[in-house]
Amino acid sequence: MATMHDVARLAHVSVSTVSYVLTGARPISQATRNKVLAAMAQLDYQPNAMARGLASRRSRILGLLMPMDERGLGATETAFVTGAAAAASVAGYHLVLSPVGGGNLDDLRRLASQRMLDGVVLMEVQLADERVTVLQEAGVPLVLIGRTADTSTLSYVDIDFDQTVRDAVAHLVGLGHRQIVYVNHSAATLASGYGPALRTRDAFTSAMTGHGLDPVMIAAEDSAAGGRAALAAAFAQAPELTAVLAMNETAIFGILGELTGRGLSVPDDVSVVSMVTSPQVAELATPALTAMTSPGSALGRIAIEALTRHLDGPADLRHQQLLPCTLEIRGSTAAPRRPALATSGPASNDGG
Amino acid sequence: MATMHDVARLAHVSVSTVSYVLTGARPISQATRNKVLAAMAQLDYQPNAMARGLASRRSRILGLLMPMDERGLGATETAFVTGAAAAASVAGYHLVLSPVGGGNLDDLRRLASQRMLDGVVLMEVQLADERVTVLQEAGVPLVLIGRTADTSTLSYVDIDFDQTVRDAVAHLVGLGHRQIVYVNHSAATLASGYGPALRTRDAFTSAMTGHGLDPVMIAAEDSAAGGRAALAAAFAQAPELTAVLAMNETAIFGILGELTGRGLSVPDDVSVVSMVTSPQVAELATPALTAMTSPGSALGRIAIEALTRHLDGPADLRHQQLLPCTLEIRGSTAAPRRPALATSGPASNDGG
DNA sequence: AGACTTCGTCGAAGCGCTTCGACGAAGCGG
DNA sequence: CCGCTTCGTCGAAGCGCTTCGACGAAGTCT
Repeated sequence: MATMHDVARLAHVSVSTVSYVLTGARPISQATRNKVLAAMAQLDYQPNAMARGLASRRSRILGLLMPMDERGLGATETAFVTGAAAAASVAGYHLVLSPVGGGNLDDLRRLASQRMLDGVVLMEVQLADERVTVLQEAGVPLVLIGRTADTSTLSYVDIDFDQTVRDAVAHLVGLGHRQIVYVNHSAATLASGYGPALRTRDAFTSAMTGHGLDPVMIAAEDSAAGGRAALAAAFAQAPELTAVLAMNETAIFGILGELTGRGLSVPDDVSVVSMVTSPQVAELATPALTAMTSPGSALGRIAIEALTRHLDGPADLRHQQLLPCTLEIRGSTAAPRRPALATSGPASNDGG
Repeated sequence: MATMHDVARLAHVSVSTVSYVLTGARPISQATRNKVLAAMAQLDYQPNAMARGLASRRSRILGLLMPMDERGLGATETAFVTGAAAAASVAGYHLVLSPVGGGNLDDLRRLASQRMLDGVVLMEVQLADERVTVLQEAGVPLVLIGRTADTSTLSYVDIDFDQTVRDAVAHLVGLGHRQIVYVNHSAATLASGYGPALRTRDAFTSAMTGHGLDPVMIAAEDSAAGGRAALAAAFAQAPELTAVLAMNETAIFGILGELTGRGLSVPDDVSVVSMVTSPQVAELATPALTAMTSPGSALGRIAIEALTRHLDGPADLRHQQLLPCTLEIRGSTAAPRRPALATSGPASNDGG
């Protein structure tokens, strides 16, 4: 491994001159610069990241703290990551993901205090999130994906759930649906303070009320079985439902299965809209799901841009931004067979 | 931020003594150790990772190079990551994931040459993989997940595709199936030298031949539509098929949809086995899929253990190991309705 | 009891870089 | 044409740690 010293010797300049060529911190004549560059090329020189970091007190590494659970990562998350990585690269930073699990706050504290990361993007933020406290105490610049309950002091980027739900409901209402059931995440998730679940719940209530309709929400476990149970519960509470809005990528397959099991066809008998869903998952279903596609890549890019602006710029303003999901109409929504009419029982159709 | 120097002063010892307490590189008396530990606690001291790394020439950071494409990560991959992270933590290393995309070999070279990573686990290895060359040239200790064509010099951990396919075929044959079709990844993927696709193809041929059966393989695009097309092709090539073996998590939902569309029920008319599939995905389908579950977590753990052993130990032997997937029987396989009998046309059943 | 080894600690020399102050050489306004 | 700023470069002082050699004090062996 060639060092800067080797380059300097070969180019007949001082070490500091080589450094200035690399960082551009001071002007260097074109002639000298060329000599240095030639020497670097000849020696196949690569600066040592840790030496740079130690001397400059900045690692130029950004961390993306991403809890990895057994559910895997959807296309939304990977789009987020690639968007973030691209933005980091543009700003001259490396992006690394750290699979910090739920429990180990100490690990997190250590990671944050070791000054290895110039800044951090925290994913899957809960309304009350201890990790935020830990990171703030460690003094690490921070951008949240999602929001804590108190949004006053922190930078965040989040999905505009209010707008997203409103758009989804508007689509369904526009098709003529009146009885729309919202299948949310589980009651436990709701109770744990998971922002998206809470915010969509409130947004759904307000959107439906705004249309003069009755908001029925069902909490579903994140599993196919949970989806089936949720659909049963939905029919129990709203026998005349013609549309299901769901934000639960796992349960939705159970919902679909149960619908088929009851002899109901999608979208003729029941329309289904899946929220915060990637095109890839939407296409897995038959028919492909009309969905609110999350702005994964943009979310990642904007989060990193906010972070690097904070790190490089002088003004360290907080950045707070909401991005709505976009409606993508596929095969799972249509006008209801019986628009706004009262019918008899839940499941007794001529099938499809 | 307190430094080691501050700790030394407060504890009335030299800086090197503090270092020895931290690293255990030399014996320190219990009394002195306690003084130092107390000082550290009082100052809330955290060692600076980059300074340690520079002085010791080891970052104690391991990189997991994981291509992130638009398909997202399945539960298999996340299990792999958590298994790897846990093993790294046990060995005293941090694990970070780097979302190195496909194209940027230069990025990879830079990352590897900057000495920021003590070692690297490379995922999604192709039979001919330039990234392996780049990493080897950079002199970074390396463990592959998957194998290159020439396995002689490198360490790797991989799924035992041969065994896995053999077990899957044995399960089906044991149930009485004779006409089994294997739905693989796409022809393009095959052509690109994707190891799992190639190895399962060969393993399927040999397993079927071993049972005296005719191996029919179909290449399917990684999409629901691809799955539907593949099933159509399968029926064209083997009208009497009673079982489908698939290694394509995306296409399998299309296969299932198409089966239903043809009025064929799973598992009564056709049995389906999904290979290298996580329980979570298997449960998404109705009925839940009998699957060969990949040993994700074990794969991750073993890869990291091999890497850290290489880094810490004196002998740097290469480690090569194969792990089979385990059969998990769920609802998508059963004895064929018409065991080994010739029937008329493809799709004309009394439904399910 | 003398010759060795081991224990516990210290001081100093780096690791490979950035950055500060300094300084000669230009460039420039008056 | 003199003082002043800017340009281009150098040398040196760290950044916060690890690690090596040294050395007195104890213990071990014969």
